[in-house]
Amino acid sequence: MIQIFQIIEEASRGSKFYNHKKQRQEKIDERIRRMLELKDSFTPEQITRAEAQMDALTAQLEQSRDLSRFIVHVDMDAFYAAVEMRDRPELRDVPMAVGSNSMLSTSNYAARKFGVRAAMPGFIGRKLCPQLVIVPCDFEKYRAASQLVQQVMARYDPDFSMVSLDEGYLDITDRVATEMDGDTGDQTEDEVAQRLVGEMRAEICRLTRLTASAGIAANGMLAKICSDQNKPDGQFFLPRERPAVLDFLRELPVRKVSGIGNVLSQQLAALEVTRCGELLERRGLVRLLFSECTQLSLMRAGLGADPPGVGRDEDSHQKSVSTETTFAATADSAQLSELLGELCQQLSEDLRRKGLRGRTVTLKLKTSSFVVRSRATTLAEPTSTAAALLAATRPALARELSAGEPLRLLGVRASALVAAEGAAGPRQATLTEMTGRAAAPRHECPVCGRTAGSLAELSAHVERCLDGEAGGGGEQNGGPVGGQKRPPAPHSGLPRTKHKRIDSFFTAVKRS
DNA sequence: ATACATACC
DNA sequence: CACTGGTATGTAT
Repeated sequence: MIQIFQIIEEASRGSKFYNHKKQRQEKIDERIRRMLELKDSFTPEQITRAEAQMDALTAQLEQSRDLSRFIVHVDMDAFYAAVEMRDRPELRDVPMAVGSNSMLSTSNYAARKFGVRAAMPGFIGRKLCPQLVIVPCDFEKYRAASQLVQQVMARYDPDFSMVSLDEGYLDITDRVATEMDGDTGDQTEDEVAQRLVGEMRAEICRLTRLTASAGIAANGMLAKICSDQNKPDGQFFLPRERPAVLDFLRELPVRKVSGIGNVLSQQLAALEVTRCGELLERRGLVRLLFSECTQLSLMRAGLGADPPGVGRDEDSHQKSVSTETTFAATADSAQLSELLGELCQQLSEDLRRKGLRGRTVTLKLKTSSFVVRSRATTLAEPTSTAAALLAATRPALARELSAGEPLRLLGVRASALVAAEGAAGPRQATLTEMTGRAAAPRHECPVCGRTAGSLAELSAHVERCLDGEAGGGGEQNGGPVGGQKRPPAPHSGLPRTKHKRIDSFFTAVKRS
């Protein structure tokens, strides 16, 4: 076990990735040191008072604790790897992972014995396990398998919600009640719920030849933790009673709670909080050291008191759309600029396909030393055109490039989204709607609102507009904008080499 | 509002 | 040699 850590350490030591990770960790350590200093300055009275204040919060959470629902979290076991093993018997008994040399999405259980994990680069996986077989992602297959899983889930709760291809939540309370109305012998509600989930998993297995694990509890937060308890091919039921919930959580590592990640769990560990029960014991410190938002989620984690919804929020809408790509680091501005054009084109297509426009456009970049930066621009009007996206990001790229450091990633994001004209989805009444007048098909500058005669003219104008060159010039408000045309971006010659393009997700595994 | 950080899969 | 991509949200300014 200690070997695994050593091999990983050796494989990455001295690399830019490793150095960056180390620097980030030093920042975290520093933040923790400051936190502990602050902690040492608290008087016992301060802490007692903070505890009392926290008791008010926990009382409120207890008040609203809802134990009336049966929430189920279904999680497919080593999903992508399982699909590949199902379809290729020769992979069944060998350590294998799905992904690429630069990144693994998931590994099978044979590979996990060697320490090969999701989110690990393939080349390190091979160091840990030289026999490791790495299979490229085949999302069509995973989507098809996921569809079958969803067919089954829909029969138990038509309002189920998926988190990703391999994981989703159901509320089977109504289904259990219906079942209880029939002849269930002397089965209790709890037993019926567990039987139904067992049947659901069996159906999933019959239909897909893939195994699923499941958790059954009063809310999603708990159900998710439970689905991990008897993995793979198992399920775990947590009785919907306050004492059972508190007992279950008391010794549970905080890291198991969704939302408590690497950094927060380090901070908590520094306060000698590693189990959920300790979150309650040290509630005074939680109160004094964390933001209100974090206090709330930590008390929820300690009590297991989370709202029971399964995320089927009617008025929740997508907040952002983005696309990004990693490549062999370069500082060549012509190449990067062309790549940016392609990304804007891609994002434009994605936005149109989803019937959305964004008012805020953000350029994301990562330097060769893994430092991530972002530069945002908010436009006067939301857009989905590649030209406007490019105009909003290109100047920022130019500015960042002047620093001289090569880049290894570029990305473009649209946020502050609004539904495009005539599309369903999140809406924001437009001026033309409010005045009841139909919009003429015009080429309007998203920055200043002026009209261009053609798309090409618009593209050129918008860029200058954003650069601030068009403002004081001869253009008149409302009039057509002129300007030189920018040649369309041909395919960029940037090597996308070592990092092909894996639309990866992490599957199944989380912490070891 | 912007930038950066954290978290999830 | 080599460490992803997409979305949401929290924290800080």
